[in-house]
Amino acid sequence: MLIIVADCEVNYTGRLTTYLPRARRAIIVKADRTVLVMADRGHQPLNWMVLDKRSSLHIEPDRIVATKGKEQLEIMLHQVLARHELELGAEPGLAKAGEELEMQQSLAARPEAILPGLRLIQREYATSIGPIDLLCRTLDDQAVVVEVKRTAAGIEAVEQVCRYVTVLSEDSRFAHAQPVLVAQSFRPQTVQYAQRRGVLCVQITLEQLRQGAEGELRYPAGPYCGPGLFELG
Amino acid sequence: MLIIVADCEVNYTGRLTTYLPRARRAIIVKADRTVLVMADRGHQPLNWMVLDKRSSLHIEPDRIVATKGKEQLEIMLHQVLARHELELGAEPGLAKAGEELEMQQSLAARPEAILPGLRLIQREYATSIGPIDLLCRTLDDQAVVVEVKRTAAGIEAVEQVCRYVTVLSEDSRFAHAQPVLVAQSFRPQTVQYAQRRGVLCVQITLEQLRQGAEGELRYPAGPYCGPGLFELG
DNA sequence: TCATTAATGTCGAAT
DNA sequence: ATTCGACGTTAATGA
Repeated sequence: MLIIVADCEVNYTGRLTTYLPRARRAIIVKADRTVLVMADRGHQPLNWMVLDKRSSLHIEPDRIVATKGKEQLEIMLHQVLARHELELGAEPGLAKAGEELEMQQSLAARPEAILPGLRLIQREYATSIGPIDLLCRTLDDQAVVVEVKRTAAGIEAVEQVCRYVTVLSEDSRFAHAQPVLVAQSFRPQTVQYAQRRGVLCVQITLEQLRQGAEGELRYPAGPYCGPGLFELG
Repeated sequence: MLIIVADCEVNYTGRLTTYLPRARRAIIVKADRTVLVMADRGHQPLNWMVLDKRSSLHIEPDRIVATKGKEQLEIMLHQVLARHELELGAEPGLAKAGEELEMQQSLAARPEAILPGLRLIQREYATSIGPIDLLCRTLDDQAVVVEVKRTAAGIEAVEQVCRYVTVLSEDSRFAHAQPVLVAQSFRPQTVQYAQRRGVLCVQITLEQLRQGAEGELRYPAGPYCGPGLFELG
């Protein structure tokens, strides 16, 4: 990893065109030739480029130029204030727990946590517009389409699960499926919109799932209102 | 900006739980107290925390702890190999060109690039659910709702433009509007779904727009099937 | 390689 | 404070 602090000017052309006027910034060139231009605030770099094998990187005393296909990042180093090169070695990698996958797997193992008597038909059931998180059936054999969101579910999630219901309606085995949205929390507008569309909202946190608790029905099921009806009140 | 290179171990708990085993990494603490833990590859930090006023940050010789609400980032510094503190000063900011705004403005100036004879009624036409990029009319006075996407348009874009048509239907002047999606490219599923919803997909690149060329109609206009209704088969 | 979806997405603007 | 949509989104996964 090469760390340069410099008074610099940056041009990027590629997916768009940007210009960064002359100022002092930190520039990082990583072992995999990733280049970052960082300001003193925020998460995101001002400019960057992640290079692959076909890309080129030239580091000169007063200039750094990275090229990747039609994209180019040019850093003009007007004055270098510091320069440190160091070896970081291997990265063991980040271990994560609590992602959507964990929720989905936990729910697949205990679908009755979503609705009493619910049983799983298939996880990641493939459709022409993408996989359904959980395809299930109720006690009385009604098909249920479950979309799982780890974080607070938004309106898009409602639309996503409705799309699946519509596509499923082509298959007589799964016609008139009930859409269900499971999330750790819901935005108010999401619940409202789900209500209009007849989408069931079930709130269950990862902790509850781990403890084996059942989800709380946030909104009672109304009739499914068809694929896309959107009436304003 | 404080840059520390250290043999470290990191724990994050909050939106999820992560653990980063002991290894050598670069740690950056910015002027706004943003903390980044960086590996020697890729664009994204391994761990990070962007703090606000209510958050706390403690920097000790062998430990950095950032707390923000229920989130906590703890960096254990087993061995500090380098430590540099420096002033970067003010950031003039990044100037950008070629974003969605440019496409929208170019299309507003030449709506006939979307469809022959199309004329603009209003750009950013306000509705209760957000502004319509371009509200237009055809030669025979049919209202047209245009949603512009700079990048490859996804299924959400289809739904977005359909929502606008539905809301517009309350206004007799713009009832039965034709939804149109303009983008530099379309994902295959998007075209398929747009077809079902009666949404016209028009592909125009920024380069074409700059050159004044007309858009290529990617998908022939079918009848708009109502807000969400679409027929299968 | 391409297409699709999740993400501690981040970020900024408008309500 | 919350919602919403854009982003050079990035990154990972499956076909």
